[in-house]
Amino acid sequence: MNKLDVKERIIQVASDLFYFQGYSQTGINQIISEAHVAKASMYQHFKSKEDLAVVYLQRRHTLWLGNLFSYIEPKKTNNEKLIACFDYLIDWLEEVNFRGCGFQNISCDLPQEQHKIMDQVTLHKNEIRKWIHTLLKEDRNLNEKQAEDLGDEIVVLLEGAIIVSQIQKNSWPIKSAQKTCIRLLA
Amino acid sequence: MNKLDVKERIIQVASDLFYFQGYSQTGINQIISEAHVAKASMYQHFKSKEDLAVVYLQRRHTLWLGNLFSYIEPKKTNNEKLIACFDYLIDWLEEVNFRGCGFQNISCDLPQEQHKIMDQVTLHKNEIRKWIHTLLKEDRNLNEKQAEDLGDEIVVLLEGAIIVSQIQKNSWPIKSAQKTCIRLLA
Amino acid sequence: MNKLDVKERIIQVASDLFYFQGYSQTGINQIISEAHVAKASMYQHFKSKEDLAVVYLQRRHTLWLGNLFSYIEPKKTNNEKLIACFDYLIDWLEEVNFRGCGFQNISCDLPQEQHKIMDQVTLHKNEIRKWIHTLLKEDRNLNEKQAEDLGDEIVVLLEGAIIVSQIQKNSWPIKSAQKTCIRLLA
Amino acid sequence: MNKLDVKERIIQVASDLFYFQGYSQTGINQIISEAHVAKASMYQHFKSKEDLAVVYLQRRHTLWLGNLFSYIEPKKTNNEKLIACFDYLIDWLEEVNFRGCGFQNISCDLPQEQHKIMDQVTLHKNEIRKWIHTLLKEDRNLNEKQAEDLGDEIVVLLEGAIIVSQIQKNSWPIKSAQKTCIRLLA
DNA sequence: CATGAATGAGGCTTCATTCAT
DNA sequence: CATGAATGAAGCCTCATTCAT
Repeated sequence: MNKLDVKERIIQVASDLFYFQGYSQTGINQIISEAHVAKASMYQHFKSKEDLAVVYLQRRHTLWLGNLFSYIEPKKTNNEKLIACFDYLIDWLEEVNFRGCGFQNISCDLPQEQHKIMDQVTLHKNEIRKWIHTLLKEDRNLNEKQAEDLGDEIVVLLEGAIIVSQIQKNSWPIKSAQKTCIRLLA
Repeated sequence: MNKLDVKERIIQVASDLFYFQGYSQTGINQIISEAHVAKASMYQHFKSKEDLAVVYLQRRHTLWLGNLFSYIEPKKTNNEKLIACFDYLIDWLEEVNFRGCGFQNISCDLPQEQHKIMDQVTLHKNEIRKWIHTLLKEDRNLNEKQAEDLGDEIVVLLEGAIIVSQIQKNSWPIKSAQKTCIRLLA
Repeated sequence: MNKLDVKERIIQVASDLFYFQGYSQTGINQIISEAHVAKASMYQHFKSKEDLAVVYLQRRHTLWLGNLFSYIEPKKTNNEKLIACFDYLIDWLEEVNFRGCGFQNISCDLPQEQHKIMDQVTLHKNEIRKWIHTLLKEDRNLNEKQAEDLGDEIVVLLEGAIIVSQIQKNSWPIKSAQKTCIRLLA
Repeated sequence: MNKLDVKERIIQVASDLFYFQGYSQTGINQIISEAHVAKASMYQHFKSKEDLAVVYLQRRHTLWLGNLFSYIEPKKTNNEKLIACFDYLIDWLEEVNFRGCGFQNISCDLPQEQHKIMDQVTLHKNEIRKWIHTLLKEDRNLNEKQAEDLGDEIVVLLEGAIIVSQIQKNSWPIKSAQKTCIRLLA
């Protein structure tokens, strides 16, 4: 049996299930059973399933951005970094069989108004947006407003690439978006 | 009480709930109660909840495309039509309080492998994609391959606009996508 | 499509299902669907599922006894006829894959106190019993009481043979019972 | 209210209903209502209705054989023991108003291929058969084959006695079978 | 801190029957 | 005489959560 402590086991099992199987589709029972944990032990650590989802999303946020940053770190210019983001998407989504974005997915068919969860989604998406703005603002040829506008266009491209590739179960949408991105940055 | 016949009442109530409340979040009991219909009456007309969802999506497909086509019909050129699609998105999504695309949403957190539902989603998305390709192929300056590639870029823009506006609960992503689209068509 | 009239089609389909699939396990819907008949057409001819079962049992009674009598008819003496009954059981039960006696089966797990059905079962079993008594009474060496007592012993053997062969899905119990019978008649 | 723990209460209520009312005729709702237990409590202890039936049959097997063995224990010879079995049947079946054998009954009209249940029935019947064989093998005058053959004849008598008495709601079939048995053992 | 029994509400589906056409 | 829509009751099962130990 895994020797990680209880809380950690719960988080890891739940994260996997929430992402690959869906939040609504994953029951508490499956989580505790696969984590080899007693039910009340789970409720000791997490007030509710919703709270567990929040932790899942916080972790995912950190890991996912970390992976992205590592991936694009070798690139010299900010433009190259942005364009490489799409290569990262391909790498990632092929590996997870085009399961799509955990944040998009959990927000799509959410039990009514689960604010805590929605807040994490917004946080994640806004941080990415802000980071893209930042990258562009470092470009000497753009003023602040121009940088933000261009960044928003790229944000839409990224999200569109993810959702379309998920539905099509194919990476062409990502390559398509990348092509657009390149033109925008030209 | 609404005097539509039972089957129609079921479809309309279910469609509303599936779209605004979510597929997983909507139970048979709520549907029959709001439609003022007996449970077995529902199962007379629909073999399962999944089958009801299929009918919902088929209806939605027809209505949604119909609305879109009506909206852009006055536009003279194909380029203008494509650009007007984004105006349509704004109109539509503001009216439904940025609830997003029924097809995207239902595909995001679906009980495992509900093929019949996923098939409807793919059908819908592919039809839109094909239509965009068609519009562009009528342009004398593009060969077939160029038209399809450009079309795919616009597809990603449209879907990205929808999902980002849903998460942001705001129409800026649509305007952003439209700006990108205009540049692509220039 | 079968050109038998509606009522006949219903009876034949229901009989097959009631026997091989079980009374409780067979729903009205399956019957009408396999008989290609409308639901209310069925209720035109039969007041209830229970009534349909009664007709099924009446038919079965006639057919089954008819088959038995044909089978043993060539035998010369009454003793030989009785002993041949067990050969008939083997023939019959092997053909129906040891599904057992339709009357025993329907009476075993019957919706509470369905008198009309139970009456048919009793009728069937009593007729067989009376017939066996009659055969034995024609024997010059037995008085009436002796004949009836011996007959009852054979009745038990017959029923035991059927139920045990059904549970064991094998014909050894019938051969066993026959051996006992032969000894009783010696 | 009964102070037995929940699981025990469920088993006892279910056993009573399964036996006297029939397996198919007994719903989960009736069981939990009469056991004063929540539905999910039942499913905590038993994976399904079928599993509950298996436990019911296992209990019944132990209790029933125990009762039989106690009943015949005073008898000196094995032959006397076997003959006393029929007295036991009378005692038992009169007390339960000729409800018959729980194993026979549940196997008669079973939802298609419920293997786990059928397995318990076979187990029970085979154990009785083996025990009868054993008793007879201790008889110095029979070789192994003869003992088994004779035992099988008695098995059929026992089962026949039960099913006929159930249908006739009378104990004459048991007395009849006993008479036959005595002759076989003579 | 960990356990698993117990819960009420609700999940989807099927039952035998009746009714309007 | 035939149809299929409509029904209320009941079917088996699972949910997220709490509580006594």
